Amino acid sequence: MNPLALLKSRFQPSLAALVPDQARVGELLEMIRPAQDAKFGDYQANFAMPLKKDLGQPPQEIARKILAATDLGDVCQPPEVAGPGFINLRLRDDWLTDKLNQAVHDDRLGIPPAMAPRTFVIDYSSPNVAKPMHVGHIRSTVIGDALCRTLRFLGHRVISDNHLGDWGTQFGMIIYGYKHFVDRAAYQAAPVAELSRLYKLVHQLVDFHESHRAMPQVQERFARRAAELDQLQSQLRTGGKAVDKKLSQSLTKLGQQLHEDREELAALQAKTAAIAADTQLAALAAKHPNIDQAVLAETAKLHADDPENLRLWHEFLPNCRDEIARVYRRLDVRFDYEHGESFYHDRLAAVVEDLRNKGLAQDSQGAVCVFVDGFETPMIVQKKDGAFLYSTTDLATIQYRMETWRPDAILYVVDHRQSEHFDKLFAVARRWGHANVELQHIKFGTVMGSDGKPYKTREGVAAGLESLLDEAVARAAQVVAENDPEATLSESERRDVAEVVGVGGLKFADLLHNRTSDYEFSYEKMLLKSGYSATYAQYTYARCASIFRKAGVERDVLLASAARIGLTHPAERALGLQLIRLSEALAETSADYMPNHLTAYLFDLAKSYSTFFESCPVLKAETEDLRASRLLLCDLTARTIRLGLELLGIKVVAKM
RNA sequence: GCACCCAUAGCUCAAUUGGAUAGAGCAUCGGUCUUCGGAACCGAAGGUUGCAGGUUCGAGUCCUGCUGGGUGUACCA
Repeated sequence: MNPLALLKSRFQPSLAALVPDQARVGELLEMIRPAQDAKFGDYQANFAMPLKKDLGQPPQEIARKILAATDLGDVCQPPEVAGPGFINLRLRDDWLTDKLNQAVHDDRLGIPPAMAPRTFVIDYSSPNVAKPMHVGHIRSTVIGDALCRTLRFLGHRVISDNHLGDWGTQFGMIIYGYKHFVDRAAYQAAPVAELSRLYKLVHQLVDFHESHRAMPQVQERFARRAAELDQLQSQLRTGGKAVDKKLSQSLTKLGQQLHEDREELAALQAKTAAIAADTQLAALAAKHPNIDQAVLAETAKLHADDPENLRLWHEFLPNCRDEIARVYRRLDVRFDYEHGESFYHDRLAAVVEDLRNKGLAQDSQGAVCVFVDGFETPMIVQKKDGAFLYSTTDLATIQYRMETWRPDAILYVVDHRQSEHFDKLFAVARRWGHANVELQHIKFGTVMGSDGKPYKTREGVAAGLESLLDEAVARAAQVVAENDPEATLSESERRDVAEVVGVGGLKFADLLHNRTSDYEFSYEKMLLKSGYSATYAQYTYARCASIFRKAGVERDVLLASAARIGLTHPAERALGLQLIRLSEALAETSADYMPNHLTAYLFDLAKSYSTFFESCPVLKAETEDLRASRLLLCDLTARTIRLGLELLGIKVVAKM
């Protein structure tokens, strides 16, 4: 039951009768919302104030008039008009009790499946299969998975599709590495490890030469800017006191740029020096001076169906996929499809051809481009050397998805830096004929370190996803051990708990932030025992489970009995209200594709339970009825938390 | 240069998309308890929402300007 939706439906006819412009009714109904403060009741309706102009009456009077025409008696206590015209609504306890008793006897906890199910394709995670997954893949994977689970639970048809990077330059690197550096014995014994070593080795060598080549340019730029700065400073001296604002601005800017150049130079030097210091690597680098071009050539041969490279690609790919599959298993993330870039390879030429035929694409500076109003640069769909780009693949992907699944919406869970690409992609796709589909870029911010820069390891590389998981679980294991000095849990139970708490903590810490913001990565915060964390919610679940163990009551027996939830204490009512609001949290989460609404809900629920737990004895309740009622509240709380966490991809344990 | 995003308590973040006195967590300080799981609970303190204007019944949210940060920007993904 969604109380908010019910209230809206009750106000709908009375508002429609009063407001001349029917188009505004929906927007006015949106102004009914949960009360900002509990002292204003449970819900508040704010539509009377904006109607002042339309109706030429005082808002308080409008509010009273609407209330008189609205049938609320069975749901709410008599409403109050307050302040400038707010309508304060408080649910009747008997109504609330009724809904709670329905929910506790329902497997779906009172949430009906969507009346108008939609078909969603959700594109998320999408790593390069040749590289180990790193911290940058957390958000896409975790947010995408949570959205899939939530929309699916709400009754929608959801197709999850992992758009793997399995056709790019990374494979050129592996192929080149295999042809020149493979250790056959190592490859036989452990292909994934050997391929990974080859990828890293080739990447290092390419990097070395590129850095080496870039250095003079950076040095030159540095010198130019230094000279410019000199000139400006002398201008400043001769110009006397009249310091132009523009001049001083460009001074500071130049100073910053010089600083950046210096840092970049230092980084390049460090990189090349590290390789030069390693005699083996230095020898290899000297032996392969044009490795970067050679890698591109191998990639091009692969795309041109060169039999040898294609054979190697077919041989390597399953190994690479096994590697990332391991991470997904640990994260408990599954995909319906994993159609990588290679899947669309043979559709690309036809896409460009079709764009041309429809007059959307044209030649420009040797490339094939689609120019779109409102964008400074065109979308390039074919390079002048004939190669296709990821724009081309993305268009082919939209076409394929539309043909195959006819979705109502396609969601791309991709970081915000690609906003412009998606704006352009969607604009082209619509003109291309895919106008009747909701195309959404579900953008998210960057995971930062405590230095305010993108999160890196101590060595300065993007932190590997598996090592992050290992660290989170290791820290969780330490907490588990500290909290179980009497060793009531077995070794294997402890390991399981640590995994659930560690991985859950990592996911929850990501999901609790508004996805559009950057956030600071912190093991301490993600494993907080109290506070806004997965652990706190999981602990609440374990406490509920513990009460049932101690009571010796089977949940099924209790539910089959005549026991009913009743609300006698303010803490019970607060908990009951929170329980009934699950549907609102799910509606918010799915409306704007923001899982942080659900994490906030679960935290509030856990908090309400703790307060209830503190002030309302369950097993020692004064009467049998009260005891049964409170046990039912515990059960509903436990199941609500379990469901909510499950929709976020997070597990619970009965003992921790 | 142009475009987009951000700036909220000491720190990390919210704010139901324009609603009442801007909320949480952490840290700090104080309190509760012969523990139905203390991985707990209750309370206090903490704010000119970067600055200056504007729009209206009402602005953290919308508009203009400024300051300070970030990101993207014709053939990488």
